[in-house]
Amino acid sequence: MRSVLNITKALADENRLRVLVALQPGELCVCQITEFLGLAMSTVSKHLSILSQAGLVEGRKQGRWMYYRLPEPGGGTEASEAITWVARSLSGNRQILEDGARLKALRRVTPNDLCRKRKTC
Amino acid sequence: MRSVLNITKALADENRLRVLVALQPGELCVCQITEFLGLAMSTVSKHLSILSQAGLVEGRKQGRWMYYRLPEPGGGTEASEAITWVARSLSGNRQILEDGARLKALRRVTPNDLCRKRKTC
DNA sequence: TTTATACTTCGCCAATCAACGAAATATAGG
DNA sequence: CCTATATTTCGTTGATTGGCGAAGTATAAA
Repeated sequence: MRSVLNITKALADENRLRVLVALQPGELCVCQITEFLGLAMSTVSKHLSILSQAGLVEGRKQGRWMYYRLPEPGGGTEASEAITWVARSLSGNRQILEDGARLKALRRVTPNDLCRKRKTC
Repeated sequence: MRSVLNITKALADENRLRVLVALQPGELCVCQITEFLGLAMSTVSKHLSILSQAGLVEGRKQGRWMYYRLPEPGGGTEASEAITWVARSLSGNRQILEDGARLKALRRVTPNDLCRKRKTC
């Protein structure tokens, strides 16, 4: 029950839903996610921690940067099935479509360049 | 986004998850659910309202009693798919198994008898 | 080795939410 | 019609949660 409740609670926030959908095309680093959501980095870190505890994202460190990605799809776990449900349920949503457009631009900038230009990091 | 968030927020409470699984075998009336959860009836009513707003349950009035049930399965809606996920994810859970045993006894008592014996109603 | 950097954790605050009892409501039963 | 009843709504309270800036941490870079 604990793990299912961790998942459902993790999904009960709009920003965290947006992150999950944003990670569909591939991993992002914390500074990109921070830029994407427009929140304080400490807040983003907390959100990612909640998602990670629920098994909805996985993190890896590369150099100075921390990347997060979705778990292996088709894993048959509750978490991966929940993510599939989220992605399908929000596929036509307007906010998510706008997010997608902005993300394309964001993915073209390296974390290094992003951090140089911004006080994000 | 609003409707998906309504669903995920509705699922982010243990008692509401238990109600959804309890309704799998068939509808229950408010007083049965109240007895089942062991909460105040006003609290149960509020929980059911949240579930109803999210499209996760449907209500019907019969005489003095208000019954709630799950929406038609296989409807392909986000709500019905979410319920499927919940039921599958919690199918082996201990609390839910214990719930199931208690529910069998509870379903054998009519709402009328339940209300007579108890201050539930 | 020291300094810089990306990220995490902590502490605080305001908003939201689950629980309860009381009041209100709709309607069944006498 | 009046009374009883099952349920819903309201108001209050304590707990939880999302947001922020500051402090702490791990480690890359100089």
